[in-house]
Amino acid sequence: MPGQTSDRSPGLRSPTITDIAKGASVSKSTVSLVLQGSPLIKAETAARVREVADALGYVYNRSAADLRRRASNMIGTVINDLTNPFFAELLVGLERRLAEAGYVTLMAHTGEDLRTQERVLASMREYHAAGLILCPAFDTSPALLQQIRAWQIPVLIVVRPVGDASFDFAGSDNEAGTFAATNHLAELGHQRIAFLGRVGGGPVYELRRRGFARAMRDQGLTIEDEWLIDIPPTREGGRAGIRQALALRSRPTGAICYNDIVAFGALSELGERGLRAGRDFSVVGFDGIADGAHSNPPLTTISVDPARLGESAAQLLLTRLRDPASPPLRHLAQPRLIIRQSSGRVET
Amino acid sequence: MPGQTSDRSPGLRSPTITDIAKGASVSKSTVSLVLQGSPLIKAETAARVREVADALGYVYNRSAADLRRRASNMIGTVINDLTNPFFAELLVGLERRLAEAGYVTLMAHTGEDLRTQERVLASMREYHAAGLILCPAFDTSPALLQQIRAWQIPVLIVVRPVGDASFDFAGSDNEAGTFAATNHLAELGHQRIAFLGRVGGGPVYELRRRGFARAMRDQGLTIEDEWLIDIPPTREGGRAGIRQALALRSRPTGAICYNDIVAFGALSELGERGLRAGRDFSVVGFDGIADGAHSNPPLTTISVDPARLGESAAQLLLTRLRDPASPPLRHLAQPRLIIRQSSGRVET
DNA sequence: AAACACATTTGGAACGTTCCAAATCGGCTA
DNA sequence: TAGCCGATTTGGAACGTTCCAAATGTGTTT
Repeated sequence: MPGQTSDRSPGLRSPTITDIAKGASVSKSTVSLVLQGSPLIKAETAARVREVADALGYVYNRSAADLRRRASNMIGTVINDLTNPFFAELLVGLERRLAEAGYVTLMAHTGEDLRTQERVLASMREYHAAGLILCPAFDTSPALLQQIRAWQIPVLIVVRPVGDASFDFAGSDNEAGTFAATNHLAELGHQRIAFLGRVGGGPVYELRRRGFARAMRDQGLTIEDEWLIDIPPTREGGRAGIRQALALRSRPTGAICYNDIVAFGALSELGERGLRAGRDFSVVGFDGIADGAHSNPPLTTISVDPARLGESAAQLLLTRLRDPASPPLRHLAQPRLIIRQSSGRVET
Repeated sequence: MPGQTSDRSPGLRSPTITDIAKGASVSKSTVSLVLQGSPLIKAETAARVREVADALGYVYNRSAADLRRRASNMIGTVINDLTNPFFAELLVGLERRLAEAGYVTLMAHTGEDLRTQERVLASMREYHAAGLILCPAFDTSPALLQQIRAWQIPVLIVVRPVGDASFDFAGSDNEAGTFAATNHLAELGHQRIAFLGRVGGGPVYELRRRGFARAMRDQGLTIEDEWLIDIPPTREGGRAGIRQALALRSRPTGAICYNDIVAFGALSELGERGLRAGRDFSVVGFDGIADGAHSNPPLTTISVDPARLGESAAQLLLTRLRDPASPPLRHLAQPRLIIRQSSGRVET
């Protein structure tokens, strides 16, 4: 077989810097410096070393390096729910930025399970992760974060605030988001607007509900209790929410949804009842996931641009790694109203 | 602060097995064995060692262990497109099964970029990944796989076959899938059926198209060339596909879509034109992603149950790790037709 | 009492890096 | 010539595990 550089026979020990050192007649210290791109080594020597390394088919051994350096280039990333495209897109952004910066992503999925979350965090600690990015599972206790803090490993909380403000955090301005969404519907003439989400569903729910309430008040509209519809934040929840909304005595003409997947459920249920969102009933989502541009009908939503939020979040952690002692960092993405066809002027 | 087991002052070296050994007055070999759960050590001794370990706040150091063992518990997982929920759900299944088996997932996203793919694979090699799971980027060359094989790291190809049959592979029976989908439409009375996908879009496209063609033939139906509609396998592609389909002289009454997101695009476009999928035009997807149950209308699709496929795939790699020399493993998930509202009897 | 089997424990040499302190090498200056 | 300086290079002790070979302890059998 021609053209093969280095097919060493299978059982053989793979080459180490010591082998390179021998081959290039330098010390292993020199080789190490070359591999780290140190300017101390003469260019000529460096070139020779690199040549030998290539010829031997050398592979850098990070376990060894990490052991000695007492550090790694791995970032542990814990995601609560990858089946929600919002988090999938967020993860894409996170990973992209981390990779650019030379870090590698140790990913774990909790499926909102607290036990699993504890387990994977502990595991990432064993692997000596340089930092952690945590999209906390629902109901994560602040105590867990205190514990992680004791680990002395930088952690960034994403999306769902947990614990006090002493942790680095990246998320979006939830209240401003639903505030804008509600104003949008009000401006289209809607006066009876429902809010679909899990009542008591944590701080994110609370903020989004508050933005809704504030906008209603500002618009001089009242909120009937029954418009705060209590459903799980899922597609099924969205369907149930619409069913409930349409059955109300004081029937709303539109709904702000806790997030996009709830909104998708809502669109589905409306369709099933022969109603067209945007004409017969208005629906606004929250998140700005890609599917929203091509749902039926395309979804009016509050976009936080999840991939970009992921990148910003990763950047925040990178900054923290560079300066472990600086005061808590915080990034609140300003969400943007994207008007599509699922919202429309109310029929008069 | 009461209740804190071990808040050693920040600068201090974290404890090692040697420290535990001292504390429990045994040798570090003993400690090592205890931590590995070896049955060689007397239960009583083991308990004492574990106690001391806890008291010291000991954390297992995997870099050190991996260095010595010349192996790791990390599985490198490379995903081409996480923004497609199919792959996100697949990843969930993969990670779940790997975690159960005590492995940790080193995740990288390529966004279908070949350069990125090469880079992340090389990086995973440096990290001494015990195995690799690859959802290859579009147009991945078999040469890359040969190269990985030379690395002596077990690799499992997922979803898109690349290279010869000598690699472990997990995917689904694409031809059987579209065969069933097409029969379904035919049984509903459809005679003119379009196929929406990227012509020349690799082996998966080829197989799905073939299943479609075979079913049409079996049903005694002919396929007009113009029904093979060439679009990118995206939501936008699905919209474009429907636009093209509806403009044809010999206008189809239904379409088999390359995958679910194409189908979603199709639903969106139909809606925008005031057509109701399932009544005015039938749409069938492929993949069985969760959204399909709550799209508007809910999507008839060929489900491969992506999360389960992920679990099976991970299991395949685990089997391979246990027996590196066994002949190539292969898993073809049998897809299942799920009939929902997006397909219906053709209007006569 | 010696010899043996078995259960338990241990010393210490790896694993492949990094990085400090020190050595070496060429000029150059005094 | 001796001394010095900056640029390069090097020896070797870590880093925290694992695991082999050997040692020790405890009965049991001869």
